[in-house]
Amino acid sequence: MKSLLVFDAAMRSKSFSLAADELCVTPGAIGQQIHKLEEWLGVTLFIRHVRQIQPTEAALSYWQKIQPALEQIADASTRLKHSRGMAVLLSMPPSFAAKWFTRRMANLLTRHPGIELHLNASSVIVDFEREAVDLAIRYFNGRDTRLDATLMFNDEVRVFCTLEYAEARLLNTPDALAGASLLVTSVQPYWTQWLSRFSRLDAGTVAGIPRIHFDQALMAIEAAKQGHGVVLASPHLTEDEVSGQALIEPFAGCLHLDNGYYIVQHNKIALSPAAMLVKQWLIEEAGEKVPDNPGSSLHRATSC
Amino acid sequence: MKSLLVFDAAMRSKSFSLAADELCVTPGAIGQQIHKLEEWLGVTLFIRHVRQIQPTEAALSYWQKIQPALEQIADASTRLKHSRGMAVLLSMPPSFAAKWFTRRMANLLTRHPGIELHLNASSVIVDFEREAVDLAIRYFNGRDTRLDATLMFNDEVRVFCTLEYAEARLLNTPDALAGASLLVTSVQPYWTQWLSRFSRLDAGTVAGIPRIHFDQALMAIEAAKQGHGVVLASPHLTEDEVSGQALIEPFAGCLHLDNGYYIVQHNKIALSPAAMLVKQWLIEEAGEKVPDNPGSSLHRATSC
DNA sequence: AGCCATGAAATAGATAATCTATATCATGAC
DNA sequence: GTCATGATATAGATTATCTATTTCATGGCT
Repeated sequence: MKSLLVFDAAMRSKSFSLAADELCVTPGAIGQQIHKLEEWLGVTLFIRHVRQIQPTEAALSYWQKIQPALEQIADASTRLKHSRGMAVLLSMPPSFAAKWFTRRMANLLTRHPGIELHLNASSVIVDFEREAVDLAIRYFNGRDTRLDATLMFNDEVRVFCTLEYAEARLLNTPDALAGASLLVTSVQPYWTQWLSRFSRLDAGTVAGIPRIHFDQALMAIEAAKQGHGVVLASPHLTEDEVSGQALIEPFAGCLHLDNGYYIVQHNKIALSPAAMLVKQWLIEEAGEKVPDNPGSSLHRATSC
Repeated sequence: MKSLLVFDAAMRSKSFSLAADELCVTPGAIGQQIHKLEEWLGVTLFIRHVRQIQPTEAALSYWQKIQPALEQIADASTRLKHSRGMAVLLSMPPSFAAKWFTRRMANLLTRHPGIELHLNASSVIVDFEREAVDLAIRYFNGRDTRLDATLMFNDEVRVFCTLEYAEARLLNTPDALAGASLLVTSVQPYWTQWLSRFSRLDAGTVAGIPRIHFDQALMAIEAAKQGHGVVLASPHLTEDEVSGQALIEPFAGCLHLDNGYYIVQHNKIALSPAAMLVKQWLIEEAGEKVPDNPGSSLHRATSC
């Protein structure tokens, strides 16, 4: 097989010496490799003149067949080596992508300009053995034996609504939620627990509060912005809204959850260097503290 | 490059042990080669489970690209090895092919049944460096520095015509040829020399004898059979006609020539084993004595 | 005519690649 | 509990590949 590369070089350069230069070996090595290939094939490939070689008809026709194949192999290898080197495939839930990642992505690309990021926003759990995904951000309890899971942050949920909605519904205490609409997401269906913890409402009253259900946090947050109710959501997903005062936290109660956002990868597939950079960056960005909302005019109970 | 063959086998069999069996090495060798390829590419190709391997997405896509290329190389190599092994390309002048070789060809194929003979009947001188020809029979003086030339037989020319023609023209002595038509071939244009040697005709009379010219001996011989004249031809080309009494030799005079029929090959391209067999057979067949014609009723002068 | 550079072949020996042998591990079948 | 299986890791043996050197024939230059 090595002799095929030698043969290719010799055909292209029409000289054992030039082929030797190209392959960084001595002309003697080239001569020996060609001789070995001729013996293996049982065919003379080059007519040797003094200081000169000339390919035979057999060599020309053989080369026509194998040269594209060798080029295909070299090309496929190069592409795999290189594209793999800088491409990173990152999967994450759509809400997390839209609300947390997108606002930080420019920072990632500034800090690591050569990285070719492929982003997959999907709620479907990644199967690393079937999909060409390097890393994923997954919202779960961190326990899966097939994966290496690195915690970005534990989750917690807080209450958000517009200032107008809070004023109109007189949301001065959690008990006032009895007269509000509750916006619920599939991912964080914890209103009952929150009210049980932070209000004095009995279970019957809690069960009677109207609810609107959403399968994506993103949409529930949008509904809250439209004044349709109060949403129980992760503060990581409402940063933009809170800092722009589109949403406020009417109460200070935050409910800590068992789940969290984890960076996950297959525990038996090595990360490429570029993927390692992205992972490190994610860890660093996750370590930034979620800020309290300094602009809120409503009183709140003791913080978490 | 070796590791690509190993990779191919591992992908096809989905097992290092089975790949080892296929390639006649130990599973350890397979494991090392795959590990080496993974390091070279910078990509994990197989997920190792206990007693099991599983190709990654990268491996599948890489294999899709290189596997046809490896197959193309193997196929081209196998074809070159095998077809070359039993195929023999033999070139010879058309007249020689039709008149000497064809009647012996069955014997060649009987003695060497596996040989795949490719016959090229052409008057054009073979250029071994441009054409995929193994051997050629060439009519020349045997001297060409680029070729190995092996003499089959020296040439000589004799006079042939039909019995009817000889009787009608009263061809009892060579002098009687003054009243005949001479059939001349490009290859053996020696009537003047023959008559000068074997007749008492003066040069003026010789020049006045009508001639018909042919560019192929084959056609001159056919014309003689049709009673159009007497042909000066190689006895090697008239064996069928003489033995079947379609032509007779009216005189015994044979003119030895410098040229001969030679088996030629390129002096720097090795013959395949099959080509060597054909060459040997040609030499043996050429060594068979050309028989005198026992059926001729005409007296002849002293033999050659 | 003589000398030198060039590009090939041949060969001995050095170096690198590849393989085997062995030990170890985890799993599944019996 | 034992054994077979199929993988990994590693040391050392074997083979492939390469370098260094010598030789050869040719062509250019002086």
